[in-house]
Amino acid sequence: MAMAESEAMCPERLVMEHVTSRWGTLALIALLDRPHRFSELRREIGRVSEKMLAQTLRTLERDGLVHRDARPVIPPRVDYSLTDLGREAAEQVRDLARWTERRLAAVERAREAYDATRP
Amino acid sequence: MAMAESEAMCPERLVMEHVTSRWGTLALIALLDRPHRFSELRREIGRVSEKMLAQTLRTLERDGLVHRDARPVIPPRVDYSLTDLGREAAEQVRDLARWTERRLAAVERAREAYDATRP
DNA sequence: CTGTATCCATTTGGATACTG
DNA sequence: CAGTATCCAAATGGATACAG
Repeated sequence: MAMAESEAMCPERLVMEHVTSRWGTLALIALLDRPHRFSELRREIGRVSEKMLAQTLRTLERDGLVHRDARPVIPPRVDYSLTDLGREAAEQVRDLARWTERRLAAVERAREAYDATRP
Repeated sequence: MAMAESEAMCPERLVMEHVTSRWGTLALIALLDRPHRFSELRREIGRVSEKMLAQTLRTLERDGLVHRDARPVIPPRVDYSLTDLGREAAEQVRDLARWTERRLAAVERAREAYDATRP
């Protein structure tokens, strides 16, 4: 996630970066399918550290895109789901992901052509 | 741009990251309007270093999303424009950007509510 | 199980100087 | 003008250990 947030950045660009961040996109797409527990998301996304997933989910929750439901049981159980706002964002992200899937072959051809003309 | 590309990453996730990268999104949206010269893009995007803009444009060109037209004149003149493939991607990115614009107020309310319940 | 804290490697990205 | 090269600071992000 481009989570720098340091300083003077246009606020809407910030939302955009949360939504389009590496783990943000994958979390939103996974949650579009159904709610997930923390560990389910980790498995489904694959190769994401606990730290980054927690950080990503907190940011998305703060932006009002993800709802966090922590149940006071032992062992702890936390379910994540999309809010209405989050669903709108997730659908667009999923569409973009589907586009890259559809056009992947064309991109790979372009890369080969590009590389062929260079050292 | 999450331009790491280091290693074993699913190739379609890679395309996605180029398209959704910080400078990638802004370049695509600017080019959707009309072709731009390098320095025009720099001004329009704002606060992007020459290095990052050049890197971003090269990546998008390699992926077949951006067309680079370098004219052999002095002083050098290079025009960047979208390919058909790039236009498809750019339109989706622009839609997502418009969404964040429309929903910015809702996100900011969510943030305030979130922050209000915390130290 | 769901996190947080710490440490550390890698990556990003800006500033500057320079070239064709 | 349109970059490339270099250097360096800052941010990202993984591994590990630990806590509630």
